[in-house]
Amino acid sequence: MSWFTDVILPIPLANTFTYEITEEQASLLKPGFRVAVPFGKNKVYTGLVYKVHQIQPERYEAKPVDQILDDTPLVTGQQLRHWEWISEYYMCTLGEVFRAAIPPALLLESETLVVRRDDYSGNESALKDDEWLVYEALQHQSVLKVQEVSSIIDRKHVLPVLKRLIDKGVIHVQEEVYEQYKPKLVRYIRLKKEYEADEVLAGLLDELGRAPKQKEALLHLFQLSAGGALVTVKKLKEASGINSSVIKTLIDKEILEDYHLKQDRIQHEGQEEKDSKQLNPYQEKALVSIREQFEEKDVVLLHGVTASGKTEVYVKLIEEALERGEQVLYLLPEIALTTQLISRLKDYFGEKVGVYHSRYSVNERVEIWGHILDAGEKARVVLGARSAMLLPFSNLGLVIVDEEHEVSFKQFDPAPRYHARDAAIVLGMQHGAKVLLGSATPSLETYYNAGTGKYGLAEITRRHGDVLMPDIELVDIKDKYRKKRMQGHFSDRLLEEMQECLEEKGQIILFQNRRGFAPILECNTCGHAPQCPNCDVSLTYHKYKNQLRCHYCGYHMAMQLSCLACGSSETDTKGFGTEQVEVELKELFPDHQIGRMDSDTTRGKHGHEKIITKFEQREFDILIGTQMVTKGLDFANVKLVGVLQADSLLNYPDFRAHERTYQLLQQVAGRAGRSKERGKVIIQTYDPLHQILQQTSMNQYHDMVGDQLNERRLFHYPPFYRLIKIVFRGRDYNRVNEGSEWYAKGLRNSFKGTGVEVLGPEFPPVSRIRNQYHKHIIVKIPQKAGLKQVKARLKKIGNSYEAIANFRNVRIIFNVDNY
DNA sequence: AGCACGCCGACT
DNA sequence: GTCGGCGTGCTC
Repeated sequence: MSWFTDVILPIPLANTFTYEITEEQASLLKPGFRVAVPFGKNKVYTGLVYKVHQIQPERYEAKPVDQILDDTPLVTGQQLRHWEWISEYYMCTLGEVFRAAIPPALLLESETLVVRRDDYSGNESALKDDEWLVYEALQHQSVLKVQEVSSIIDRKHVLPVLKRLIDKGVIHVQEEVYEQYKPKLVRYIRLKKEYEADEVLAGLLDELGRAPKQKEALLHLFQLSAGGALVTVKKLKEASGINSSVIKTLIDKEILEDYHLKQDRIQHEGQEEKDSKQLNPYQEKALVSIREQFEEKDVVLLHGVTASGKTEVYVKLIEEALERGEQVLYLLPEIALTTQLISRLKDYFGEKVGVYHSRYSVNERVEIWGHILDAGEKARVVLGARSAMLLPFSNLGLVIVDEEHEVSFKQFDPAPRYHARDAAIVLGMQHGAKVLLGSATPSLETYYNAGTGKYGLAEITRRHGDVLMPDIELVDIKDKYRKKRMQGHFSDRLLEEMQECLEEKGQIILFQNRRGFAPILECNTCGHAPQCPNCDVSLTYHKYKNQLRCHYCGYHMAMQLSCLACGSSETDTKGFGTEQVEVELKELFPDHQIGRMDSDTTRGKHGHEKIITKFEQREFDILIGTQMVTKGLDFANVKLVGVLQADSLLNYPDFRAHERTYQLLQQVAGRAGRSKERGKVIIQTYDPLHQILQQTSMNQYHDMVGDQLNERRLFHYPPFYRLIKIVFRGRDYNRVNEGSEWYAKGLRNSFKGTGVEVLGPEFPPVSRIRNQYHKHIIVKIPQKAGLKQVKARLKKIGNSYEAIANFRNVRIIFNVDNY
């Protein structure tokens, strides 16, 4: 009987693929091993063993596995179960989950190498020009990459040439797979064994009397290695001031020897672990309540107002989990994952803390993966953005999802389109772990679940140190404009408060949810506004680069001084972004330092942190920014927060615009007055009587939730209905239309009488992005309809859809819980 | 997703 | 005539 293995490949194909293995391999391989397998004509992929079995495939000949890449499983059985849930729930393939979960350095891909054959004895004149070029190049270099060949003969399609060369016996090709992860090695130095005995050593030192430098080096080495400490070459050099050649001589004389040890790239800066802080009575009460509710419930929501000290409560719970020997997962939205928080947790838990997010290098991520898989002391507590919940936990006891309401927990573009909070809850269930969701402004879904008793609920209603909630004032800018009390985009009220705050040496945060200078550049004569050629949006004017840029595809062109349509030189901007606010600020407050934080100024690995640090060190008095300023910034000295225009948030075409506006405004407001003094918040708006703004200003979270839930119930939105968005995407406008119409029709027929509603197809606000047209269908699913059956039907109709040749170039994408 | 195969327009 | 354009189909 032969053996086979089913392998998951990191590509969006629904099936696993079956390969033949030897009996020996079969005894070694278990689910979770990586294997290198040939796929297609000449490609090698990293696959993941899913099953080992003896069922011979009938319809095809299974290829053999090229290579086994691990000697223990890289992925646990628990993980595979979780992946299965993700792929089923979010309607994607296991391969897509695999690709998202594994650090890229562990996903090797093959590269075709062109190798010279030394036994070629044919006639050089039998080669054509391009063939000869390759032959010639191989005389200097025995191996070429396909890409190199391409540039040598200066054409795209290299394979025909290579094929001829193979036929003629000049070359052969070879698929090379290489490990990308290289452990970081550090060079250490020690005395050779022979010299360890005291007498021998004394003799040696005598002998070296004539080489004082060498003697000195040895003496320093003894000092450093006292008590059995290992000594790196670097340390020795620093301590003794001796250069490499002296050390090399000692090694050559075989007195010293060097050796290498693997070292973690992520080092914890020494320091002892601190005790966690004493909790205040409110925190204590919440902690007790959470503990109690965990007795009965797996998920508890901690609703604590901004700056109420939720983190301290988390720390206590983490401590308890660690004492039980469990692993802890602490999820945060990417932008809230600041150095401030990381170092705070490292103070408590030392090197038990591992951090995992996309800004870390691939090698660093591999190391964290390894630590968690080992389930040792290191990385017991994993602090990370959404992808951290895909790590190989084996003994998870506690999951914390902080800022639970954050939309960035939902992955949007490449599949798997999972919601990290929801997937983490499932992960917790699978591990029998407890899940704590934390937020100052919980999402309606979560709050609803807490209300119905599905989740537990604990609350902290006081800010830490009994600081008052900030005083929020709404300013009617429609009125201010009419009365000519605006300077640029600043009302007199905001300016007064800013002046006062600056005089008291306080810092200010300003929020405008749009980057660039102005989103629209419009001609005063003909009304023409420059559009992106690839997307259905107007170009945003960026002053500092003097460019017009598209925020969807990155297209940019030089700023136009005259209208592209009519040539008129009178153009005007509409709307405003952070850049314009910055310019105005510099005029209004020439004596103060102003910082800007948006995705234009935070490029690069530490761009974000640099700005935060500067603000923290008071290099800026005023910080203007987009959403970024709303999260994770914790500065005692901020006394005033200004929102330049709240209306753009409210008018966003999404059923959650109101909820999100409330959350966002509360979050920014929470930046103000984190120390003893009460903070002040000014919100400028055209519509100060708007319900949501009123509720924001009066801190009426419960009222907001009540109102919004009523609307959701009335209009069939979550948490009462589930949503699945189906996106049709393609280059051909007509086919996108036809395809989506066809599909919608199929759906409506299929769901007749089930209560499932099919909306659309409709064009989204931006209907063309990167020259691809988009159309959406929203499926609203009532509780009684059964999500699984609905998905099965969506897939079934999807399959028929894909069988229609006409719709081939219109991709169909499912997005489950697209909010 | 890649990538080869295959059939049509523009040029060394 | 060839090169490269993209539509089509398959990958264990």
